[in-house]
Amino acid sequence: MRVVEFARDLKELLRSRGVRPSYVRLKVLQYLLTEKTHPTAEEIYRALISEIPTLSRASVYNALAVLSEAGVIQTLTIERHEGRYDAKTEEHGHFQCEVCGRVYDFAVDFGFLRHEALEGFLVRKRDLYFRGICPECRKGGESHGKSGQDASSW
Amino acid sequence: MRVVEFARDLKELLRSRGVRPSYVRLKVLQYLLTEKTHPTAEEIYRALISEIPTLSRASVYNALAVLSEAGVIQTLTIERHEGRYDAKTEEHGHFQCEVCGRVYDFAVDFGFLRHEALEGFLVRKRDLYFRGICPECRKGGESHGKSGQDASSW
DNA sequence: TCTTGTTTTAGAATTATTATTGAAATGTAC
DNA sequence: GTACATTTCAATAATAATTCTAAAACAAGA
Repeated sequence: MRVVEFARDLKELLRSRGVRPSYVRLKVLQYLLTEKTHPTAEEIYRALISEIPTLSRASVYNALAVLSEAGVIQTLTIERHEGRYDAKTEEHGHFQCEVCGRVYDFAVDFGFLRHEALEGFLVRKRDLYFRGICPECRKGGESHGKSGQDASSW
Repeated sequence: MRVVEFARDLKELLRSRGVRPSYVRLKVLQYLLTEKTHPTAEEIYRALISEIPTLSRASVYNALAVLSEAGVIQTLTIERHEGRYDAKTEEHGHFQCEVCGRVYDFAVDFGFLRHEALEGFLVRKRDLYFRGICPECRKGGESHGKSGQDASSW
């Protein structure tokens, strides 16, 4: 029953944002909400194709574009060659591990950030992308330990 | 004469970083240093093809990859579908105008940024990307004035 | 139900980027 | 200086993500 209610809530969420809650859109959004891994369009497609055998890649891209435009999800440009998507809309930072490629969220307080240089600019979106090595990969292969500082030292 | 000296300095710069100063690499670096607009690979190619008629896109990509790996330039992932390049290596923020596409630099003090959540992570690179509308485009077409806040209010 | 507009599909097309490969340049040993 | 080995270059070909197109399926309102 809880799944059904969850789905109904998502429908309402979409409707409230002026987005028609089509099947594909709901499924894509649901996947993004349950998987916290910031999947790529391809990953979403692969995950949903078993459940929606007629699904096409273009539908996934369409759904992502519509959801993103409506502000229901956000598009990460943390990687140059592929987009990643995030259902969390509050402001937070993203860290991508250069070894395993995983993208982690982290809380960040933009309040202290100074950028007086931007007077006159209308700022709509602020993205903070960090890159480096995640704790797991640091443990696994210390051979990767080139130069660099620990985050905690900053 | 000053141009010649400039070129000689760039040669030295590259050599000091262990990069052989080939003609294409020098020209690409020089272009990035004089044009502050964070051009794409395509823009660099178009700009240099008149001067180097034999130039190929791949050469530009190769040069950019080598320069980037050597830390002489940095690669921006501010756009999903194409990379942009920056000869400035000090830490600073980037603002992309959603109307004209231009990318502006802005000074930023990361010192105040809080991100305790990243303990255990090895942070190698920090990118701050803002998006919105630049002063010029705000003047030009006020029709684009949807919702959003002024940067100075943050 | 019929109409009208929207969404999905499948595959072709496009675009940025990377891999490959032969040629040229450079380095090294004699 | 010459012969050989190695590195680097740059052009073509290939790849992979994304978008486009046209047709079919669907949904909502009259």
